[in-house]
Amino acid sequence: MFVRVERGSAVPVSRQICEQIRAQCLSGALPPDSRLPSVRQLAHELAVNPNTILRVYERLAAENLLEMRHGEGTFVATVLPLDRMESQRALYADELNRVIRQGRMLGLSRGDVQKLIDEAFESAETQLLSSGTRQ
Amino acid sequence: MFVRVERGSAVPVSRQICEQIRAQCLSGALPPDSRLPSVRQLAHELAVNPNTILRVYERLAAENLLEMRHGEGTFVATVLPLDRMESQRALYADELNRVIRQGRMLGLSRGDVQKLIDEAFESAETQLLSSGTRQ
Amino acid sequence: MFVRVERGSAVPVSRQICEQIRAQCLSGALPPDSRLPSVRQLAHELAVNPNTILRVYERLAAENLLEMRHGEGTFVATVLPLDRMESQRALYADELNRVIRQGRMLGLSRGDVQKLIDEAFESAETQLLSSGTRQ
Amino acid sequence: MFVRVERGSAVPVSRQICEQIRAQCLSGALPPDSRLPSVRQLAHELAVNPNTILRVYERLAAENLLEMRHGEGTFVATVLPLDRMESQRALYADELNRVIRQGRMLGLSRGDVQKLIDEAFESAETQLLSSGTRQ
DNA sequence: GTGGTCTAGACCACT
DNA sequence: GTGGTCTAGACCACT
Repeated sequence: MFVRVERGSAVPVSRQICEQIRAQCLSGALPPDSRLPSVRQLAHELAVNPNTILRVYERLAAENLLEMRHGEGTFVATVLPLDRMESQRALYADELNRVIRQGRMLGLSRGDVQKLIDEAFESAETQLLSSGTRQ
Repeated sequence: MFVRVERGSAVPVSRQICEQIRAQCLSGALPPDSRLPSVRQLAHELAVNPNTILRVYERLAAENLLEMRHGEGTFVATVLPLDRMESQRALYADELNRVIRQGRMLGLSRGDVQKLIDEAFESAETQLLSSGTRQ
Repeated sequence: MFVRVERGSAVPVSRQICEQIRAQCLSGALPPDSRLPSVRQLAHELAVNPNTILRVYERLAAENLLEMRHGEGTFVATVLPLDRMESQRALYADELNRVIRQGRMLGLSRGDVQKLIDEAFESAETQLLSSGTRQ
Repeated sequence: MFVRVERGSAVPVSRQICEQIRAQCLSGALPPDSRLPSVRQLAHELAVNPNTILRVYERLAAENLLEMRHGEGTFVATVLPLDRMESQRALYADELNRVIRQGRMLGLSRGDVQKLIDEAFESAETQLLSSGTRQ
């Protein structure tokens, strides 16, 4: 599993983690019934409090994306609500709009922003590939 | 001035507003010494609580980007900390990275994401232009 | 609202509180859109940690029984999942079975248990009535 | 010995088992010095982890209700703390109160609840009888 | 080892 | 005032 927290971000870390895991469940990057890192392990990896991870897992379990099995671990649900994908992507478009506008407001030209985007694509490929290998 | 709040976003409303005004001060979109809408007026426009706007103005005043003149209104500072621009853009690159990664995690191809970005650019042009007119 | 926690019970306090509020939402004892005590107030009343109440409210919000409005308070949802009532009552029958068996295992005759039940009915009437008045 | 675990219950499995064995020791349903099933056997019967049973036996041994004789098995203590019965019954009354209240909160009339109780009594008789035969 | 409950307390965000 | 995030840490329950 690949999760990365941006410390300075306005988005609370728990929401960052939540959204990343949710995206990976819905997109199939995390296959159904696969096991997630334990609460403590992920907390340690990301250097956050175990309670924070626990609440993320609980929230996603309440959404029927994860299943917490006492004493066993936490797993991607076997039956995923497929229609959730839609709304996720709609929200994502909003997010993109906000960020693009933000760039223009910072006085960056369309070309400047696009250049940063291209760099972001490259670094994303690298990270996601390496995590895919790691998993 | 152009400010837009995304209601569903993980980024708190006050930070959305704060970042947008900050960006416009630093980029010069809002020229030094220009007057901002009153707390009440902006609160009304954006349908948020006046206290929220007040805190935003106070925060930006503490950053020396705004000046609150009692009985007169709130103005863009005449002397702007120019080096702030740098760090803002660096943070912006992080934000872009996060969002691009998020897209890939949602299972969108690079092409899919780029298409959404192009749409976002178009809608940003429109909005910013019209607000330019309004201002 | 009437909530009572049994300290010695094997059932964790958060679950006791959760179940009582859930029952009152589903049964209509708490009418839709009515306001619940604030997290802190209920925590204080029941002498538990605010975090405990917060998690109860969050859990019930995830079940679409409650609605938490930031800065405003917590309210009974206006659209309640009516079919939930069924499963609640089924679970309740299981609970009764368990408790009745427990009584017999303690060596109490059917008459003994029934006597305790009658007393429990009386005390329940009194409590629920008085809470009704209080509300 | 008759033990039954209710899987969905808010009461933890280990406490369910513990309370049932305790009740039967105190009530005499399990006579002093009688032998309990082995840890593994009971674990298998109830489909729980052997460690769970072990902890239950250890806890009850610490209460002087059971005696674990290494290499021999686990037995009901020969000298039972008779006064324990009292407190057990007092706790039982609390439990009944909680459950009765819960029923009323679910919107069930006293008659409804009493009907469920009568059914529970009947099913308890059947189960306890058959287990008596089995023992 | 795994998750689950609970406390105490700091600090943030929204009305 | 309201809810929301996060930490640190204790102790319990299940495999």
